[in-house]
Amino acid sequence: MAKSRPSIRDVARESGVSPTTVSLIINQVDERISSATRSRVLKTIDRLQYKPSRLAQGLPSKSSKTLAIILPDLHMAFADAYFGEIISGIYDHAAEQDYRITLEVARRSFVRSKRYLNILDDCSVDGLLFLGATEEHRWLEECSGSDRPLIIVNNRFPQWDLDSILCDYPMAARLVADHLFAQGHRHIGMVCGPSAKVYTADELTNAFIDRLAEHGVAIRDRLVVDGEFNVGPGQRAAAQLLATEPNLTAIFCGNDKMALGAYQAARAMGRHVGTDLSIVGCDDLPAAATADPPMTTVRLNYYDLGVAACARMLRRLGLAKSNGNAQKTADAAKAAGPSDGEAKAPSVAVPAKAPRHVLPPAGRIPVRLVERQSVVSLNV
Amino acid sequence: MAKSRPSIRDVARESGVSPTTVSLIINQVDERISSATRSRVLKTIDRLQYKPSRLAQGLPSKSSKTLAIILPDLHMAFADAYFGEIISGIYDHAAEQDYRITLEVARRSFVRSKRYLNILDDCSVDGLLFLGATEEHRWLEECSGSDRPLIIVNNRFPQWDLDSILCDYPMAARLVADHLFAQGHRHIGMVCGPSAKVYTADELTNAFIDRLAEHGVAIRDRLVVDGEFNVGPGQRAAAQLLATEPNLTAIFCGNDKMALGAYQAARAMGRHVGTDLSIVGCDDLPAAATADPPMTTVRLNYYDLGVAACARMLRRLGLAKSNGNAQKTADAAKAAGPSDGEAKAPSVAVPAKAPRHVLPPAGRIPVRLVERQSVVSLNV
DNA sequence: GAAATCAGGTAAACTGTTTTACTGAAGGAC
DNA sequence: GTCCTTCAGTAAAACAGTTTACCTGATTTC
Repeated sequence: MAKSRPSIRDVARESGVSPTTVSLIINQVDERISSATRSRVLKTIDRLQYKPSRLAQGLPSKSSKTLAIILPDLHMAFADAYFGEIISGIYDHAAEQDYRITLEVARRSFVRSKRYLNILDDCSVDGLLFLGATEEHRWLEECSGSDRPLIIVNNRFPQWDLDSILCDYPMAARLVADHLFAQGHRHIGMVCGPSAKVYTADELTNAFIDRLAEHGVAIRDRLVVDGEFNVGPGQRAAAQLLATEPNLTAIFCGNDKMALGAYQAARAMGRHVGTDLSIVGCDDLPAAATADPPMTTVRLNYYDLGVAACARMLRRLGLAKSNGNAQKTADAAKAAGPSDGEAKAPSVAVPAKAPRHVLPPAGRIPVRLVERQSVVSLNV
Repeated sequence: MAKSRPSIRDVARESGVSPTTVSLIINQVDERISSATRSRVLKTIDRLQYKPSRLAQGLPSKSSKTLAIILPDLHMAFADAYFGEIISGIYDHAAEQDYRITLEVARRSFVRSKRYLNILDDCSVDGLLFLGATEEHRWLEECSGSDRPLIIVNNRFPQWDLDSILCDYPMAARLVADHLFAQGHRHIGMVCGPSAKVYTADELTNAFIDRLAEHGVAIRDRLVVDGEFNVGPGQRAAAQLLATEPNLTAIFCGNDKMALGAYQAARAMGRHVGTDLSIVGCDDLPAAATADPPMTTVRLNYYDLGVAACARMLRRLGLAKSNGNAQKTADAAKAAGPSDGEAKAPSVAVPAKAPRHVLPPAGRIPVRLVERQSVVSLNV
């Protein structure tokens, strides 16, 4: 008869102290515990292999220390490098702060059962991070304006009041516009993402047009064609562009997939990318580096986006909790500061005390231009 | 001052019953509750928007109703179609049984902190599903022979005593062998997965050789070359095969990626796949259908693998719990059977009563040959 | 008519933590 | 010698459910 997991009372009894004392030690609120007692208790914890129950720990605070990642119901959403990178970033940062990650898929049953509300209400989860949200996700409206812990990752909905975090698309557009202009290009087209549907796609398009205008280069309407963020449509968009405007020297594509499509279109029409036609992508997927010729593109750091999204959520949750005890926390930090040279608790996980993360101020993840060989210089 | 979430006691008070009654109704142990009382309580639950706290529910049973998916620490493990499909299957089946999924990555810190044990011990998680396990994951040895709820998905370690679930690789090999033989091929080579490292890769190779031998076709050692499960090495392996054995008419590749490499090798050597050389893959990735020519391959249903793995875990957990009350469960089912025409509980999630899933008996997920255009018929 | 059964329900104990408010003892000031 | 701090720690009440054992009144059974 294997006895079941030890409880905090077992540890207390074996150490000759009260459960309160053990709890204080575990939670590092140990200004009041003598180091003799502390080390005795820690030894017992180690000996009994005691691990505090997450369920019981969460019960008083009503917190499961878990964040949900919501993915759209695309076939094989997991099998996408874009989501993959963001998830990695979220996971890593969450793990560092002793949070766990659960997965949700925004499919019909998810919406019908209002699971996005229920998992918060039933304490399954402390916060929601929504990846790949579009305005077709009408249920977001229900969360608009409320203070539910929800963050939209890499999109924004002007019509709803929701917290979002985005890559710096305007900067991406400016980098590309400046680069193409500096290389001497004056006849430039663009294959854009789904216009009037994805906020960031429009942001990129508008910033690109505006920046070129600042350089005195005008982009007329018919030089911007929708490529729907995908290879096939991107190819058709680029083909149309090259057919109607044969004197185009460069095309900026709103993402790498469409740029790959543009490569195909160019090849089919006898143009040589990197020689007599310049193409710039946006994303820097692995495929961009292995394309022929290697693609000049903008690196959007999706891993960092995930980290930042998670950090922001954790900060929100931290603030929500410390309504009345902000002062106390400050005091505790001050008090714990000098006497900090103590041994750390061994087998019991102790989270880093304060997040201390430097967040990008306006919530924009920085981008940078990656110059490879798909852009020709027309200078001299 | 917004009052916090309602508790079971609030529901009880407002309905004029005891908390016990509410609990019995929520958990469908309601043979003893009159339908008048039941509907009154359900109405109150609806009105108060009551959702039982998962933390509190799990506390007595020490179950979080959560399964962890462990992924190997490959860069971008999430961004892989293989893992993606399995995860989808696991997620769907878990959701159906009201279980949640959390993600873990088997990186250094995961192993060093023995997180694979801790998340079980601290009740974060009820079971572990390990995807992409290799024998480099030495920590698995620690779980060997124990009755910890761990399932290895799509691999097996003869040296350790661990529960695994696998696709039917021997059958896959037989299907390909039979198909190639039936199409008249007698000079056949193979690009295999990492030999002596991945159990299933060897299983496939051996079954393929054995089956061809049954047809009287011998495959000598130098006709089997290791392609390391990847495009580049697969290409080199196929090139070597074609160079040393020019009269080969068909090559079976242990996965689709290597088959794609073989396509490239064939092209580079002036052979035409589907015309004067036959290539068969294994996986049926999306890329197989869009290859040129479309690839004949074996469909390994990774989604179903995920479903089956999850179902098996849930069954194990169910058995573990029902040590003494198997009889009771049977009685309850019998009793609830006739009186089942009642209205269902509305806002409170009620899991399907019995799994009733037909599991593949020996734990092998069925496979099937997908004939496309990369195999030539040499008959007549 | 007494005993047994049953339907419908409840009180109280239990799960394992955190947290608040208190206590006893030792040391210092007067 | 008494009073006031401070130190080190504790008792008990949350937190929100589940579960076991019991109760009451009505119907059956003999």
